[in-house]
Formats: sequence, C-alpha cells, structure tokens
Amino acid sequence: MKPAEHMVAEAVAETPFRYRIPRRGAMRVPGVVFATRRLLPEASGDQALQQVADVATLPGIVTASYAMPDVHWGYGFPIGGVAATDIAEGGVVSPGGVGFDISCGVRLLAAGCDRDGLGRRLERLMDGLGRRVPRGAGRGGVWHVSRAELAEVLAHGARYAVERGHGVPRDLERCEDGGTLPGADPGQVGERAVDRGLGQVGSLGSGNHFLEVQAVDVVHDAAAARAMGLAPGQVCVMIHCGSRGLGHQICTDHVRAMDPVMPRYGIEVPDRQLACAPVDSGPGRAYLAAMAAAANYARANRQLLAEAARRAFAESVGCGLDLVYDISHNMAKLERHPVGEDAAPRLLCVHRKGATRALPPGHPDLPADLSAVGQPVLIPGTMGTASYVLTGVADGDAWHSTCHGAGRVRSRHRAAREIDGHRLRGELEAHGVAVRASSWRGLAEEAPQAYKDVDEVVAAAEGAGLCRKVARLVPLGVVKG
DNA sequence: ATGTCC
Repeated sequence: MKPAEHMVAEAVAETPFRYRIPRRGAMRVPGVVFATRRLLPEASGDQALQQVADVATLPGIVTASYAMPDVHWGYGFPIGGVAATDIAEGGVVSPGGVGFDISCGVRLLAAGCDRDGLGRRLERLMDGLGRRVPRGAGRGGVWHVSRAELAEVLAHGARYAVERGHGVPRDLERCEDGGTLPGADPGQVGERAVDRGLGQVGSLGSGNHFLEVQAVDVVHDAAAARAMGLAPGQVCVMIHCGSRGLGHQICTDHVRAMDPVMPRYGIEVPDRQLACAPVDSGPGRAYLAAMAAAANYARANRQLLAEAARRAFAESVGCGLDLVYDISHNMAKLERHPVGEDAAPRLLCVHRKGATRALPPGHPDLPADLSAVGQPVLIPGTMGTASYVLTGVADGDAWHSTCHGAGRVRSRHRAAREIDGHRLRGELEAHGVAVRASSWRGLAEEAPQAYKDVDEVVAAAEGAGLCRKVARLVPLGVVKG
C-alpha cells in the first residue's frame, strides 16, 4: 500500500454541518468532518484535515475517518478524531488514536445548593479547594499508594477507590463501565510508568485540566436535566483530568514497541505517528491491556479528586455532591456496531481521541435511571467560558460519538507570548470567576482566546445530529492545573 | 497532555 503523503486533503460540503474528504490514494474510506465552514480547520495553518485523510489509510478501518467540530492538529490522529477498525478483518489499534493522555475525561457532580445559596462562601470554598487539589506539572496526588495498591487501581479503577472508602457505591453506577474498564493488565504497564503513577493518584496535572465550581445557566431539556439531577441555578463541580505521567509513559512505551514491528504485519502508514498493530496481535493486545490499566488509573484519579471536592464543600458550604456522570474522551474501546448494509453487528475497535462517546436512550450500558434520556456527555469549556451537558441521540453517527470541548486554535507557545497571565486572572475575577492557578504561564496558555467558541462547537455537534443539548454551565470559580 | 529531551 502506497503512503498517502502526496495527497492534499480537501473537504467538500455535503450539508451545512457535514464535510467530506473524498477517498483517494491509499485512503481505504472517505473522511467525514462534522463542522461548519467557520469551524473547519484552515488547510494552510493546520494539518488536521490531512490527518483525517491519513487515518483513513489504516488497515481494517470501516465506513469513514471521522472528525468532530472541535477537530485540530494532534499526534498522528487529529484531536477530535473517531475511527473504528474491524477486528476480524485485521483491524488495528493505534496509540496515536487515543492520545498521550489516556482516558483523559470529565466528571460532573451536582451540589445540594444553588448559586444564590453559595453567596459569600464561594471565596472560602475556593480557598479550601485550592488547598486540597494538587495541581501543576509533575505534582503529586492526594492518595499515596503502595505498588500493590497501584496494581489494584490499574486493574479495578474507581471501583477499587470506592472499596477503599474513597467514595460511595452509587458513584460507580454513574461511571462509564461502572468505574472499571475490563481487560486491564497491570503486568503490561512498564516499570517507569508505574514509578510515575505511584505518587499522582488524585492530582489535576496541567494544561487544559481544571476543577471548576459551576452553576447551571440554561436548561435546554428539562426532562433530561431532571433525570440527571440538574436544575437551573444549581451549583456543580466539573473535574477535567486524565492519567498523568503514567498514561503518558504507557503511550510512549507502546508506540516505541509497535513502530519497528509494523512490517511484520504488512502495515505501512503515511506518518510514523500512526504506529499501530492489529488488535488481534501480541503488540495490539499488550497496548489495549495497558491502555485499560491507564483508563482505570484516570477514573480512580477523578474519584479521589471528587472526594477532595466533597470534603471542601462539607467544610465550607455544608452540602453534598452527587455524581452526575464520569466519561472519557481519549479511549479505544471494543464495541459492537452494524457496519454499512450488514445488519449483523461487527466487533470494532473504536478510537475516540478528543471525542466523547454518546450513548442513545435505551442503550443497555446506561444506568436504569438514565435509560430514558441517554448518556450524559460532559463537555468542558475553555477556562472562564461555558461548559455543557449533552446527551446521545438514537441515530447518532460516528459510532455514537460527539465533540469533547472547544478545540485549540492558537498554540500554547503563541498564547503564552501574546497573553499576560496576571492580567487574564484580573479579567476573570472582574467577570465574577474566582481563580486559583498554579502558574501564570499555564494560565495564559489556556486563555479563552486560544480556543474555538464552545457554544459554536456544541451548536455544530447538535446541528450535525451527533447529540442534543441538555444544559449549559457557567464557571463561578476555577482551580487551574 | 507530559518529571514540556534519556
């Protein structure tokens, strides 16, 4: 198979919310980008569309290489990319299709108070959260585990954290996969990854990760919001973080393992960052077992941070926090879906990188009390702007996936050069958003000006028929990594 | 995203 390096990817409008990159060269399927003209990456400055085309060359890919409205350039795969491969047809798994921050995701908790009831206690609450939430690059976590305990975290995720008293059993009903992604093998996690993971359980990290105190600003779907436990004006906590240095090291290790053995499986890719192996192969199975372990680590991480937030709320506000949902947006999952004209579902490896699973109403994996409304889809906005709760729809495209956030449009470097962190903090505080940051540069890198407009991204995702809006949330205070 | 280069 000839690499696709000479192609220039061009997107052709099919509808106002759907663009097509026609199949050519080594592409096995077309590219499909769900976006408006305005949200489409510029072919000149951003390689994201070429990356959508490159992903379409992967062995076993079915139907299309998809991109969500927040798509932008990433490592190998675009961020905002969705690709499914047919395992029985030699379909591959690619670490670049998951990303370095394996199982980066979002957890939303609903507080037993509303924004008016919070009032002047917000500053005291933010101080408590600022003390209790470890954050910043390289920083340690709230739960220091032994090697034996870490192996349990890797195997059982949030379920193990709850068994050890860090949370309540109901939390697990509101986690993707009940808090434990099956198939994790701590034995496939390298020593270095283990060393990095030991001290970071219960820590935010840096970049666009945050813990925000938010309030429900608009309810778009009253019945769905009610079923999720959300009401107008209600205070919420949103936690956005991932698998820290452990997931990063696992990605690095498995890309290195796959890169030299691709010829053994007859695989040629147009970009080395698309290193991959058949799901049904030694390196493929090893990666998926390690990836699942990192996914469990990320869930336990968010579980511990939720407990830290509960203590801060109990202390400063005197109210509880109920888990609404916990969902990842950087994962590869084995799922059964009908493909093309065939009615019989096929077992697929669905890569979602900067894309969120969006199960429709009635799906068997949903908890009983959410079955009628569908899976909560949690969309973290850019710092200081809105976030969203969405839900899956019955005829959802792209293997029931939607967007994951705003999507970066200005590089970290450029944002840090052009924006002053001190001044940005002043602007946020002037808009009524309390800020507890870890570094001025980090704050500047995550300025709203560096991202697409999350309202526009969500409107495009809904317009494209990928999801429905349930509620819009606005920040009252942000604890920033 | 990331002990922002082993």
